[in-house]
Amino acid sequence: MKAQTLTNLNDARSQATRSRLVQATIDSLIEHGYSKTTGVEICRRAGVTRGALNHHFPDYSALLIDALREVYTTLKVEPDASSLERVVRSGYKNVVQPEFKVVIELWLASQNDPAIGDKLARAIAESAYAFSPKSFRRAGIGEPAANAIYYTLFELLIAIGLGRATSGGKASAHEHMVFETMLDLARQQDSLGVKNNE
Amino acid sequence: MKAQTLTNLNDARSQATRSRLVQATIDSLIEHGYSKTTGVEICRRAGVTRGALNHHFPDYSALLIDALREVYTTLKVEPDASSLERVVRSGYKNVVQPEFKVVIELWLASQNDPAIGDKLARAIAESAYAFSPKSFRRAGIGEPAANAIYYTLFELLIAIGLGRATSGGKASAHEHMVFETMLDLARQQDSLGVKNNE
DNA sequence: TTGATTACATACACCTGTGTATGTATTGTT
DNA sequence: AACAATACATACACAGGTGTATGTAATCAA
Repeated sequence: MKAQTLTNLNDARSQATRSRLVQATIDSLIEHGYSKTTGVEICRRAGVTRGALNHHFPDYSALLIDALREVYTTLKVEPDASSLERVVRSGYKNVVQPEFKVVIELWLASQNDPAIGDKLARAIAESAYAFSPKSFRRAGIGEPAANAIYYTLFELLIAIGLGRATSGGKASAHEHMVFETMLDLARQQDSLGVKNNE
Repeated sequence: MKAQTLTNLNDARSQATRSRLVQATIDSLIEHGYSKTTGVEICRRAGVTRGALNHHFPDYSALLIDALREVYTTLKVEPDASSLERVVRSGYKNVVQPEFKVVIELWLASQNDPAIGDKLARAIAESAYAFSPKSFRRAGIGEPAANAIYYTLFELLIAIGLGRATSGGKASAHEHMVFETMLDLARQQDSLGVKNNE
């Protein structure tokens, strides 16, 4: 049984520090990438000492997992997935955020760094489920032909995100053309889905 | 005036060492990523000392540029770009090579590491010209509508390459579906192009 | 109020990578 | 043959990051 204090000051302070460490990790990954996101750098940004980092995250991979989860929470898919076009528009808004770079950096880091690989890979796999076509039944996704279009659009979103991440967050010269093409494909599939339901 | 020796032994040896350093860099980037691709690691793989590395590449960024150029040479676009479908098939063969991971790692590194950023960015921009739609006039690429499809397919190739790089070089469960969709789109555009030429 | 726990900060030893200076053997020049 | 240049290897000093042990102030339970 846990006694409840009125203020619970320590707990609030602890959560705040923890949160700042996670946010500092995200910011560092966005600005400097994985290789320069060190414990020292994270603590400098968070305004705490390495003792605090070690207290909250004795395992370095746990911090990265928390950072990834936090980013996945920020980049949430539109709950209204009533059409593929909506899904595309919502996904686009997500991948053009600077935070999406964290996802890419950690995808690669998980592959490159065996120390964090396994644990991080599991977190990635879990979160990826949110993007499974099963989440988009309402948009007509489910049967093979629609799945193919869905995954294709999904890959395009990732490519746009990578393009942003490798260009300082700025859109490439042709990003807009690609996005319009994606919308065309989505609307095409949407109208097919409607037809099938008639 | 430069005297020509019969054997030119030193020159051959020098080229061989230089080549091994570049190849070691590529291999390390594929296996361990940018953050763990250190001078020490590269020399260990190449079987030389850091003295040799420093002799050939006093500037670290020069080595990375050479590695990137070497990879771009390996991943050469099909010279026969008579149809978009051919371009897609050729591009696919390239991005599923392990070497494509080097491209991605260096794209990100160029963004993250100011020490090498500018110089590497220029090399990236130069090489990217080979993938410009201007290179594919024969496939009907040039006017706006075709360009949009072209860039979209191009982005999809990159996304597939990223998928491979973040999965240990193995294809994802849906990669094939995406590739088939790409072929469909390419053939569709190809037939339009033929129509326009009739 | 006293002891225990939490939430950090501080400090030290260690390791790895880097810059740079210098040594040296082979090759090329005259 | 003597000198110079190339192509490395060796060695040292230094910087930055990490693991870990210990110190300490605030909070909490009794």
